[in-house]
Amino acid sequence: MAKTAVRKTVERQTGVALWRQIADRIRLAISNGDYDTTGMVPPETALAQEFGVNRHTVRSALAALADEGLVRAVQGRGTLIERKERVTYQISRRTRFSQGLGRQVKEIGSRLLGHDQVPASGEIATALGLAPGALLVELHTVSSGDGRPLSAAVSYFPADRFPRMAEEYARLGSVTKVFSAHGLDDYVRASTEIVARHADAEELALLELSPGAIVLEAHAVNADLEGRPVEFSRTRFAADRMKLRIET
Amino acid sequence: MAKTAVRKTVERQTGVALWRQIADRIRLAISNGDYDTTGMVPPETALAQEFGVNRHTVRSALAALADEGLVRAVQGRGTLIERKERVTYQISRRTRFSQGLGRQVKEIGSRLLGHDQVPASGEIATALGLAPGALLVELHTVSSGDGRPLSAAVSYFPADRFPRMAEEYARLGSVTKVFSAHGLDDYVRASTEIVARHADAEELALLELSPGAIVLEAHAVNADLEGRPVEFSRTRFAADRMKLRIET
DNA sequence: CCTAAATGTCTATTGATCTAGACAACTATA
DNA sequence: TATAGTTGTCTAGATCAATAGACATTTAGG
Repeated sequence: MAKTAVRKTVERQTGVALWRQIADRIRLAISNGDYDTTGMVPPETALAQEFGVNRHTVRSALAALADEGLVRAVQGRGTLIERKERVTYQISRRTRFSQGLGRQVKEIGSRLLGHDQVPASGEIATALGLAPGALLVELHTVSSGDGRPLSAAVSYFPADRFPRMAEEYARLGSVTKVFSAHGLDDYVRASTEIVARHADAEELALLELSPGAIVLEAHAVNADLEGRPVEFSRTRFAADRMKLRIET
Repeated sequence: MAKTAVRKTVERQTGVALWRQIADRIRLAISNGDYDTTGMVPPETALAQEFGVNRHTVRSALAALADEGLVRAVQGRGTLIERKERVTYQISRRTRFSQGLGRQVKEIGSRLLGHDQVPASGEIATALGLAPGALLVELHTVSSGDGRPLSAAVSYFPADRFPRMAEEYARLGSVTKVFSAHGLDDYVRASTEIVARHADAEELALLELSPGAIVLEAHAVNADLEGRPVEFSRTRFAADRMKLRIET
């Protein structure tokens, strides 16, 4: 395959505008490091030829990426890449949210959006091995790295075992620390299920995504060392900022 | 939240047509089992009100889903749900493609699209612990369950150890069996990395997806029991047909 | 200090998407 | 056998997405 003349295909009349398809492709190319040699996106005219579209269409795509803060156009020079990393989130028996991220981002933020007491139902009761109707503490949180939201989670904990979960989380900012405060010093990841889908309106807002974006939704069960489940969580990751790594 | 009056939001001027956003939402609702009581999608007028759009826009969305074979409209009755399952693909130390799928689909298909001999480069050489330039057998395959494509994979094997990989795979239809024929009776999954992104044109074709669809791309390394890597694979799953389950 | 190369802005036109309304055709049921 | 509820089809207009071309503005480099 020749390097210059590769025509990258975009599809018409699919309900996804060309400029958005192109924005997605460029975002992917950036995170793949395709433009690392120059640190810039190719010129608009080159991209237009590459994708077989008008230059204005490419400009719409680049404008969207600039909106995301991914690139910055400089008249006369070109379009500079501002950010390219994808944060790797490691899933293993010892999965801890903050730990794996530590080296990849300078500053980790956790925000408690709200909490509630709810009765256990269907999937969650099963996962936690509780009778339907057992009381749970429900926590809504958003986590971010260097100011960019990375994940939005809803977590459930048995209320009898962790009665002050919400208050403690608000104070300590970490589930691991709250477990510790309740006398649970160690726990392991029992299982994780992952699906990918389009973000809904709530997720677009929480994760500051542009519409059409993808979320990775992980349902995880953590258990104490005796195998008793202590947490069920439904975490939605901003897919274009994250990579999941599974150690088996 | 009242059950009838919930206004589900769709976003305008985002580069993703309303009908496609709505199709994505309905597809998700179907796979969540939201319509299981009736086995039908709500009437077009109800959906139009729910999403705050014109009925014609909803019809475009349903037409797309009918195209996928997910629903079937019957004049005078309503729009019936034809399929709703998501296949679960299990990732563990002993991940074998066919095994976990066994009970979920009646018939598993594997198709060898092509093969090649290539020198190891960058990421792949590192993953397999080989010197750059070492010869690899490259296999392109598509796997399906009950006739629907589930995944498209590109796999790499050290050519010195598995010289007849391609021919044997064509004959046996399973990597596990080819390993066995080469004297490798057991192997384990060393690591898996997962990203989610929009499918490109090639993937749309291979996996028979509608544009705008999502793929889960998994990079996996399998190793023999001595820890020597024997396979690197890049598998792209059709995200709306699959769920990944990770046992740790 | 030109000039080439790049992004920025404007106008005009075409095709796709969405809305609006009306009515036909079909199904189930009272 | 009406009737209510549903999907199917058609027309017309409004808005968004994409193309096309021209030219301005900025930057880097000879």
